[in-house]
Amino acid sequence: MGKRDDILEAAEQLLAERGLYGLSMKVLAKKAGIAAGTIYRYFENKEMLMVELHHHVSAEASKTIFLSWSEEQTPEHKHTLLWNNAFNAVLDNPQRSIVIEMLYCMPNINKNNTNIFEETAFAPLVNFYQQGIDEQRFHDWPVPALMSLSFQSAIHLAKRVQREELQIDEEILRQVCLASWQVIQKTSQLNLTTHNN
Amino acid sequence: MGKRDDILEAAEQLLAERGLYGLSMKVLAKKAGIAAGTIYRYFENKEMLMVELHHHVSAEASKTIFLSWSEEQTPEHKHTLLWNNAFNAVLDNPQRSIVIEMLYCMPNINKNNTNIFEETAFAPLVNFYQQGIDEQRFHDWPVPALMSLSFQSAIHLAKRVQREELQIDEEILRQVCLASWQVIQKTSQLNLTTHNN
DNA sequence: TTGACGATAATGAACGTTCATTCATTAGTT
DNA sequence: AACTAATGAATGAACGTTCATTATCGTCAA
Repeated sequence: MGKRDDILEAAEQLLAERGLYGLSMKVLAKKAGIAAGTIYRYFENKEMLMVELHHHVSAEASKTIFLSWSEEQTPEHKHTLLWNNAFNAVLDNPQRSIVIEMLYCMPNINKNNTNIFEETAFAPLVNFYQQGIDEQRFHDWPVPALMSLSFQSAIHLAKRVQREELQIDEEILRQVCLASWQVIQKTSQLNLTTHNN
Repeated sequence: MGKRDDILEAAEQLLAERGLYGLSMKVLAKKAGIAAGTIYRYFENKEMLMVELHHHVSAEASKTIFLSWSEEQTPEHKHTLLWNNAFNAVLDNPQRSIVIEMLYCMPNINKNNTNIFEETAFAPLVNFYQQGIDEQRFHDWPVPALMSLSFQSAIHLAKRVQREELQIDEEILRQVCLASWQVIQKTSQLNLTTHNN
């Protein structure tokens, strides 16, 4: 039961461990505990396997990031939840974040309607920022600009922590998260008015 | 003259356009305008070609990021320069940033002394942040934490702009850059002291 | 200026391997 | 017995790499 998922999980592991060149259908079959031909009962070909793996890991990542998400919470609480969930998602499942990065780098995978899938999987995230803009709590910037300063700092920092095996104190993590929250606030004490150089 | 560079440039283009699977030695040779065997006069094998391409693009990226860099400037001016240089580097040469991302995803390439190369190529960047910490201008956080909020916001935002073909107003860009500067200042008006949830 | 010659650079057909994919056959289930 | 699922050897294409051959270059004697 769930042989399709076995294949996807084996593919995820192989990609993370050995990279794109390490993922051959024969090795994948062995890792999944099946014969090579069986893969083709569940996936049209290797390319479709990759596309569906992309959907799979995106959906899983989305689940993790929105863990304990509730629309009833304050915006700051939501931000802290998203930030910490994202940070922990990378550290708790480094292989997943590596694979997402890999698939993101494949031109043939990210064609056409693929980004549409990602957009819907992470729609609440974009909504969260858009709502803050609409309610004039966040700076009136494009959503990606806000995200690059807040949400993405969690992702990037976690990847660095994971890659370089450096440790970060819980208290500092709290401060970074808080700073990434305050920096997008319109009412923060930051002075962003024009000034001469 | 400069056949080695021709090969590296062709490899960079092919990787950006067709991804890892699109880079075969025969296609690469054709793109570089030489015969397949000739590649092996300049590179031991495909893997070494990738490693040396990684060094090449890292060095080029480093040059771009430190364009007009001067130790005599104020810290804020340095930050603005780095931030804008990084932002423009991605937009001016999107294929390079894509290839860097790709090579970053290859387990066999990022082995052993490869990161050491990257570390030295971008040492002034780390120094800049370390200096700010030492002089108590920046928060006393690990350098990657500071970078994730400031320098990396430029990289990430530029990639989003490039990928999704969205446009960002010059003035907003200035504001994001400034915000990413102020958020790492110890003396910013952000309140990062502990508070109850 | 010419031409001959050794040395270096470049070539691309050929090689062995590995790859994704197929399908006749077998195993399992209803 | 009828049907579905799984197998893995077989297949041809594509891959990285090699190397005998050819082209190019620099030098120097005639």
